[in-house]
Amino acid sequence: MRRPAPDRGRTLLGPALQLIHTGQAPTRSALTGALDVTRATAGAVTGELEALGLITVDSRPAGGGRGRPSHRLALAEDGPVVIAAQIHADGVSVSLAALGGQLLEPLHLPLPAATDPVRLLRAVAEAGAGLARGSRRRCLGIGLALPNPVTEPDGTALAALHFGWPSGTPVADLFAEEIRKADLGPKARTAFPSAIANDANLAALAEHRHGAGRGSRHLLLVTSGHRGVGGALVIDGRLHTGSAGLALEVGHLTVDPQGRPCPCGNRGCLNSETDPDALFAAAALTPDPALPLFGQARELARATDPAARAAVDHVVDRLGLGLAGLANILNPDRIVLSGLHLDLLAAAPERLAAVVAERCLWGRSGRVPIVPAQVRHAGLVGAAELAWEPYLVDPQAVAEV
Amino acid sequence: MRRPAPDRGRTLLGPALQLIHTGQAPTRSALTGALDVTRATAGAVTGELEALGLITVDSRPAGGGRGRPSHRLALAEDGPVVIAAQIHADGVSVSLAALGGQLLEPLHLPLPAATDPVRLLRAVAEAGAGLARGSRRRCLGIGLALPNPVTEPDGTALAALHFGWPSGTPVADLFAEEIRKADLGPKARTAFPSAIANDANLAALAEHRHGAGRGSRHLLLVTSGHRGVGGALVIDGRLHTGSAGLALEVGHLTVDPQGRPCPCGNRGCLNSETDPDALFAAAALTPDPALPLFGQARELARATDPAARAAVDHVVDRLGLGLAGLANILNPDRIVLSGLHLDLLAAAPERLAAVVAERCLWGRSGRVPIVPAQVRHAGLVGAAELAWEPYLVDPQAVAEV
DNA sequence: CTGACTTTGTGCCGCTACTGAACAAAACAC
DNA sequence: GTGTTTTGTTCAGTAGCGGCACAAAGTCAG
Repeated sequence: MRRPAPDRGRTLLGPALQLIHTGQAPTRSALTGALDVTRATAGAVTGELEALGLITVDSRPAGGGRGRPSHRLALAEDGPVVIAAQIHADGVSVSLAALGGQLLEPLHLPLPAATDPVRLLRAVAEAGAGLARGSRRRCLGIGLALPNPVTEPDGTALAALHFGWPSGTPVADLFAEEIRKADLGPKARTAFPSAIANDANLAALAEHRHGAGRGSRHLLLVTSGHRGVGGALVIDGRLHTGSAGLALEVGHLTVDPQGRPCPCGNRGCLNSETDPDALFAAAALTPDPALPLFGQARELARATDPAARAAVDHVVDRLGLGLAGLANILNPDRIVLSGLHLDLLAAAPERLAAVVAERCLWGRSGRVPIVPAQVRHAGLVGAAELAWEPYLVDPQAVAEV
Repeated sequence: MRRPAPDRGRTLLGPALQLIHTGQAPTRSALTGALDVTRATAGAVTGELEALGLITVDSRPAGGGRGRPSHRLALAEDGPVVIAAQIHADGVSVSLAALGGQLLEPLHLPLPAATDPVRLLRAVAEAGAGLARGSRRRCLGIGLALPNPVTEPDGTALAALHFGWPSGTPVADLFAEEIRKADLGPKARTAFPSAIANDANLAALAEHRHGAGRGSRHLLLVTSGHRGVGGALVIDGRLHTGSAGLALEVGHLTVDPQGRPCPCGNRGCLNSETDPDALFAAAALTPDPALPLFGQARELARATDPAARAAVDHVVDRLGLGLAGLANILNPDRIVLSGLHLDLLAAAPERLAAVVAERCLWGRSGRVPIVPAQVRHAGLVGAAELAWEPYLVDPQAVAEV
């Protein structure tokens, strides 16, 4: 009994909703087992979630084994939604999102002409508000994924490379203010909560709940995109972002003492050795400056000609050293690769696994499976998770206002 | 209500005992505030802990401010004890330990002639049992610190360099068996629990609860000793040992691309750049093979002649690079240095801080204080914490059998 | 010294979220 | 049809905590 406090409600409500949300409890009896409670409790909990309009209990047979079939638990088709948003180098993505990790209607907008913090955040808020007004479902909050580190708990953004935002911009506060001013329609909560976080962290959360990280207890995600290499760690279902939100800045791990110079001052950082530029450099090619670099690099990683394969092998070896270094420090039980690293994994899975295994201390005990990311629009899905978070902790919050 | 389960007892009992144990709740009213409960609850909890014989409530005035003075909470003078033990390169240490992090009578024994797992563990078990028999206080368990990585949750030891134990030796099981066979005297529990863990991890736990890590939420400990460089991480008061207990193997982080070769195959690993040998190499000296290397290195770190200072600076620079790399990945709010690294910190604190700050990404937001370890016999104190752990989670367990 | 004030400890009641047992319901096996 | 197995529900019972009222033990002002 961890401070139940009369205003808190049933403690099992949150864990139960999370299990249904992540598809781990498709039936009432599965929920009973997963929560390790009596059937009576599971019944009370599902009844309450149904009363909150979050789930539906289907009494039709679920088929299968002996005994009375268990009722299927489904997320309510007309339940509440949240707004998920993401700012990236190419533009802004927004979508409504229901429980279950599904994006209802992902929308991709170009960047507005002015990308100063207030105007860009206003554009995000207004795009999200438009979706909320256009839906007949109740809207409960908004989550925003940003392409830069976000400090905790104050929510300032550091080093927004693409937009020239000053380091320390109080994005959380600015965004909350723009949300407050936006017209969210009659279906929205009066005190409309907003939250921001880093996109790599949110992608890891999305993979853990709905993708390649399901069931993992120590999940490491490493991604390579426009902004360089990013990492994120999910421990026991919760993001580990360090003491100030700045953990898993893995881009400057040394992976090649004789490598290319990095702006950080060192040589051979994971960033400068495994990003799109590094792949082109390894292939002795120059990308077409008229086309997006990232897409060209992904194509190059998938190419089958010997020169491309050799370049992939070269970069994969360095990626492997970086992953082994991280595995020795963090000892994850799974590594999920995303972005360009996903293509590198697809192009040379055995080679990557071999390099990591060779450098992993403690041999078999330290070995870790490396798998490709599965979630489309993981940043957006993660932003939705962020917006859902308060309700996954305490589902009774959906009934307030 | 997180599964109170009638057999579990009061949920606040554990947190309350832990606060008293770590000195964070010297009075009843401090406990009320720290637990964020009503006075009535705090009263019931302290009453129950007193009934269990773990604490005493002193009704004498505590002096100070206005109002009725609060009762002082003290750990019972005749309360139960645990056995703490540690195996290191030089021998075996054992002690009885009460709550509060105090070792009652630390005893250091030389290594027995035969250091195969069973015989060494038997020697530890018998030394501990002797202390238990010699005390009039009830003995509740034993914790053992080992100088090698320990896998979780099965408790096997990997790569016991000094003793040639085969990797994968099931130390937890073997030790439990030796404890079962030892004569613990009439005061011991019938089912006498034993636990093992890695010494660096236990030292970090000790520093967090009773030393330089108090109050830290993300504590990184880095130590350099006979066995090379070790690390440990304590997050929110709990050890983070990764998915298999092998996290924080930080010895092979690259800190000098042009550095000395390391047995791992790379050059310039944190291990080979900041261990005792590295300090002597930087000073262009050779240690006296007749004397213990570690002590000579500590002396060299404290020497004031220019050659020694230059060697210290050289090694400190590399240690700083390693700490910065770890800080960028883990984002701790405090770094505690122990072993030879403590002496390096003492010799050049500003230089170390400057190197770390320079390489820490995100400038001020990422900066982290680096402090020296404070706990004497931290491995033993940590082993005591390990033995106390079940009772700090559920103090009612002391009443069972 | 006296009384007001402040803070702390305690007894009592009630609430809430669970457990456990008994029973009913819905499938399959024969 | 009758057993068997598994699931959902109903109904007490209970442990742990909050809230309140009151008593206790000190300080402070006069």
